[in-house]
Amino acid sequence: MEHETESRNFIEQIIDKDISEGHCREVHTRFPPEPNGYLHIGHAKSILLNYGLAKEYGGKFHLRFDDTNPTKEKVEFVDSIKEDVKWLGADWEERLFFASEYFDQMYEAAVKLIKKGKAYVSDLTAEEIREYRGTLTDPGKDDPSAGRSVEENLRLFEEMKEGRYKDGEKVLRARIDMSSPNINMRDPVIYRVAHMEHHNTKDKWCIYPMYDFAHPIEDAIEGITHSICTLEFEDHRPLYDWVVRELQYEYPPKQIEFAKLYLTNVVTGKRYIKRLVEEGIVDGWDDPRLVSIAALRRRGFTPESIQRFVELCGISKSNSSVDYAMLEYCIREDLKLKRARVMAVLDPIKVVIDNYPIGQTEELTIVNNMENEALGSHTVTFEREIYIDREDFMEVPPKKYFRMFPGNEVRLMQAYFVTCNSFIKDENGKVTEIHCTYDPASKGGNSPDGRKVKGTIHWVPVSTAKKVEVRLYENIVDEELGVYNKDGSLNLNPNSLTVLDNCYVEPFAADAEAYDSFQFVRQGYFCVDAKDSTPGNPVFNRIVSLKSSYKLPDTK
RNA sequence: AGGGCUAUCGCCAAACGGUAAGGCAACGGACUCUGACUCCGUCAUUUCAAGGUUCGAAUCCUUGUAGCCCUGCCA
Repeated sequence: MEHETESRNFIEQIIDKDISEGHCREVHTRFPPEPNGYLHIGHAKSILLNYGLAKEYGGKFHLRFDDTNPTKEKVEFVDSIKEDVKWLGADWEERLFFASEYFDQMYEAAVKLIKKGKAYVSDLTAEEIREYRGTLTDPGKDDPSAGRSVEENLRLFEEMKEGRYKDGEKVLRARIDMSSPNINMRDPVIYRVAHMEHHNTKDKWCIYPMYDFAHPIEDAIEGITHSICTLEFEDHRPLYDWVVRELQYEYPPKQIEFAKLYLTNVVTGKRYIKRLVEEGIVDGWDDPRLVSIAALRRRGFTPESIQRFVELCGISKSNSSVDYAMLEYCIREDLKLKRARVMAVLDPIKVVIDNYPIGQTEELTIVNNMENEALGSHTVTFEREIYIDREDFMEVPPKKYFRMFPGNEVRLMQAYFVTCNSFIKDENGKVTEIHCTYDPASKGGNSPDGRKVKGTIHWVPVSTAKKVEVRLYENIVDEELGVYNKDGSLNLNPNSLTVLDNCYVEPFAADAEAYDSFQFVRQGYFCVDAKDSTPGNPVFNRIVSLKSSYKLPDTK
């Protein structure tokens, strides 16, 4: 498992420096989701980065729900987030926190700022605050309430807390600099009134702290040393530092920003996924066409494959979009030696083995994974009639086609050598049946005379193969067909799901145990849809494209 | 336009003044009981551009250019 990456990413370099210069003694990190949606592959990067850093430096990793805005949060999401973080392998042990547990301390912190003259209660409406804030190019104007005395501010803030004001009637603002070129520093609102039940603190509070004020406090309380977040918070860092400084924490946490993970051709972004789910475009947060953690899990991705993916993507500050092929590579790589592989036929043609006695059957031993015999074997019944894939037969083979065609001998995987003698076509010219003879001496897939065949193909017995539905998923969005246009209108790729309903797999694949794992079918990987599959009616999801690299020669 | 950030192969990404790592993808070829896997080979005389400093620059300096983020009582 060693990777020859000796270089350290920029965050590790910052931490190394902090340690060597004595700015911190230990390294503690956190993953701070707001419980307002499901986690997706982008969050996995943050989770694994934070967890990995804590582990690497012998510190602690915290899972903290940033639940400072009751209008958007639901318990449903805290449960799913916990499940996903745990599944990814980031163990917070007993360190599960909620920002709402610190509301008392945040309130005291706000009082402290007021006493220092660094915060004041404002009477301005939201619109007025916006007007007073100025624009990107013009400085803001002082809030008319800015001149209030400490005593008055203290009284007003307490009244806010007591519920004497309606939502939006008053806010607490930090007194910083209304003419700062950084808009976040123009006396940001740090507490607002919201008469609403909080999922955790119920109706104890009717005022709630804003992110910019709450987050540094949460970090400081928990002893987080490095507060890692995404690039869009860079402009907030001066405010983060201001809060930490004004509150005089002994060991101030430090914010470090890194670039989010984007994948090519998929919808990331909670907002969009949320909309797809709400509008019923997909069948839930775990719809396999999405890249939510739940969807990836349902498709059969392993935690290891995602860990590896995140590791391969690297950490930097430049916005980038990782090729989806990299994710596919990681799951192929991880499962290659880990899972049983089964035979499947997606588009069947019946093959009759003329010299195999009618009524005879035999049990053939099939090795589950020929690259890893430790995975054992199973048996499949061999009989006179089998199915092979339409793609594995050609009436007139082009050059270098090694699979079945009239007169050619091929191997039925782990079974027998067969030679095609003839075939039957229907009135449309479609091949409906192929006739072969088999070589009884080649049982198991090798001929005692050392004869070689170039092609090896999948097969399933007609009488015992399980019929399955195979769903071919495409990512729900692609380059030309963005799900949502700039104006917000919907533009869905209608072909994002193709159902193949006449597919067969060997009976082994229908065992419940096998369903939990990936099936390596032909050149692609399949896995069952753990949600929809029921015994007897299994559903397979394709997770990567079939890599059928045989191409017809150019006819020039 | 004011501020912040970023620009290195089709896609990620190292390199921290000493002469452009690695991975994915792609393309050759070998091997093969899955046209998979594996294996071997090819793939940036050049780092957004133009100048400058240096024996030496992706790295330092100038001046441009492009992209992303910021005007929520969201996080």
